[in-house]
Amino acid sequence: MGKSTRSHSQTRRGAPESISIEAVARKAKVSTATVSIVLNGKGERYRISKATQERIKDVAKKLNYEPNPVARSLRLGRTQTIGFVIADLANPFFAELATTLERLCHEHGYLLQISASGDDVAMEEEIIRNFVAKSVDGLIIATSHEESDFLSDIASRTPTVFVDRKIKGSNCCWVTSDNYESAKEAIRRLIDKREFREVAYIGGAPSLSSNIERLQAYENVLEEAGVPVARRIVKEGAFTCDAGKAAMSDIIEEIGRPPDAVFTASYTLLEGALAELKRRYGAAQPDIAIATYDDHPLLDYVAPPILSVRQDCPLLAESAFSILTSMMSGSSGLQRIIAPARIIQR
Amino acid sequence: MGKSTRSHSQTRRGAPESISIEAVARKAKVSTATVSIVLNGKGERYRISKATQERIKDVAKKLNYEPNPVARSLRLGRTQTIGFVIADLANPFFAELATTLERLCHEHGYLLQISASGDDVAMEEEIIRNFVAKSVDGLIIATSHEESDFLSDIASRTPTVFVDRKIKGSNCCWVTSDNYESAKEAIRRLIDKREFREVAYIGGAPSLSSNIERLQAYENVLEEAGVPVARRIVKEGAFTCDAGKAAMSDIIEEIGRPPDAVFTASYTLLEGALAELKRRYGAAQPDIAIATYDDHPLLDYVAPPILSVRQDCPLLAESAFSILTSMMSGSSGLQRIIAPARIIQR
DNA sequence: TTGAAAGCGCTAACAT
DNA sequence: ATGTTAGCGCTTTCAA
Repeated sequence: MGKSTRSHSQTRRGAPESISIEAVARKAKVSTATVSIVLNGKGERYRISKATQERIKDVAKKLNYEPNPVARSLRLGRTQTIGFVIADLANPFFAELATTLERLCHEHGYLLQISASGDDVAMEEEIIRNFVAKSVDGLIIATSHEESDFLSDIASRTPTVFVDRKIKGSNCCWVTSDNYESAKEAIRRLIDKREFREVAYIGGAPSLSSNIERLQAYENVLEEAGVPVARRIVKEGAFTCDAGKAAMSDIIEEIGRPPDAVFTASYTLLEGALAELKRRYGAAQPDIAIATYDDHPLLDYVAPPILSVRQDCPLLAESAFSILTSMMSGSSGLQRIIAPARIIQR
Repeated sequence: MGKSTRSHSQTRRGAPESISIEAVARKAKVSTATVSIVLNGKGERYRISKATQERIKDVAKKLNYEPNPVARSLRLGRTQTIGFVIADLANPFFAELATTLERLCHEHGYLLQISASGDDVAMEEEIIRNFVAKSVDGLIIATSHEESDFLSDIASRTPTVFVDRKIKGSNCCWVTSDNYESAKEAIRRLIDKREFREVAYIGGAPSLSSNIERLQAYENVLEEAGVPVARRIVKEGAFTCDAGKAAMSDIIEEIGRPPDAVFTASYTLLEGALAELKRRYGAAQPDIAIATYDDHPLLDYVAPPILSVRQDCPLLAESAFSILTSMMSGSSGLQRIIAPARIIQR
């Protein structure tokens, strides 16, 4: 039936020499259906003869045949891909999550597709929309997004796990560190170091659960210790380096000198705060006691010593992945995990 | 012709309520062809009447129609996606490249798909194969892969730009920092600090151009300065943290004490070297002069001061992207760019 | 100015 | 035990 007409579609580029299932079928003298069945390991179920199976596999190998994933996705409506949305690739916390997730995905035959929103809410929506349009099989979202109907909606139609933040008042699955307890312990140890005139707080986006819980820890610890919380040295903004700079700057302006002690609610904020101190005081770094959420290998060598909270990224990632896996295979229970974090005393 | 038969394909999952072009066509009372033409902005070219165009656009908007990218890819043989292959997400150098690349891709209507090989050659091949199978429109490869026919082959059939390393003896496009000159300058400044008994070198995979050039710089500077190069304190291995630890350990064993001065050929190696020093000497860090390829924000606060080479990631990324863009639009000229890097004196 | 239909490569229901 | 065929959603040629 003259399947060779090239009158249509000659405009497409495609891979130059990619062999299709049809080429295999022709060479093995069977139909494409049989090839598909055999190559997908369903040969037994369909009782394809051993001989035929061998022949097909041989031909496929000889031709170096690889099924076209795009066609497969279109037909199947799934892609063996998991989308991972983060705020910022340069944030080592996210990078570490991504590293573990990628390993897990690979082990389970998935591809991890990472996209960073650059902390831009609209961009983030676009990324997620794109992921969904491309039929990712699941979503892991670690984001600085505000509470949103959009996200709840997505989560209700595509298996989704949130990491690092909780969505208020919805029935989404999430995995986070034990922000409140770990921050509390860190701040407790910070103020135990010596007597401070004040302890400043530099936080991220006010509406994010991670910030809320870390701030709550800060307020409660100070209260317990009988230290007054001065709102003017409590700064929130965004979980970015720039916001950290601005916050530190504000605090210094506010009290007319560097604070005695400060807690930064993320690594990025710490980086910003330090940069601002350096900008203002250069080499003559003031004597500030610092504690921060998130850890970094180089903190072991930084002066002054910076106490930190090390989140258990492998555990967070594994939990998220395992929840997602169960959702993708149909479970609809509400799964939430709170992972402990470790204080690195310095 | 009873298009509504659902006898076949009822097994697929797909998105629950995704509207297809056909729904739009039906509602707008035109054919799918017309919808496609109009929505792709070819209405004028095909002289579709203004009225029809409006009607179609209205319906599409009302139905919230989004063309299915998978179907589109299958038909067109392209995906508006660029694959970015790196060794390690946790390496800030790659993360920074990725950040800029993602911005550029977004601005040009592409999606960046990042995948990390974890420094595993086989894994990397698999990733690239996967990318190609999925019809990425272009590849940017920043990898610790050895010279390989596989890569040359890929590069000859898919627009590909290598970053951070050159492929020996092939006609591939690449973008790298000026490894030789910048490393030379850094090492020069390192040995100018004071008189050293020895200056050790901790490098990455011996066959990678980045390592070769940085090592060459080391040898030449020492020679120029009349300092003998002792092979036993020149360690190569891999661009990883673990390799850095091992190398530092070897050097210490070799000379029976920590070296006076050391140059690490990447941030990851520095991290490893520092960790090993810490493991062995704890808080009583020996007085070592250190310089490293790659910079990090926290290095500003690390003691002892660590001189570094800051690669121009935005420039590298932009160059790679621009070369790739030109290749994707048909250019086949051999484009190569060497970007200057900056020394951060500390 | 628009529509019909082929076909991208694959899978699965159904027929044989 | 294997083949035929519809159809995933889209674009484009050709016809009208």
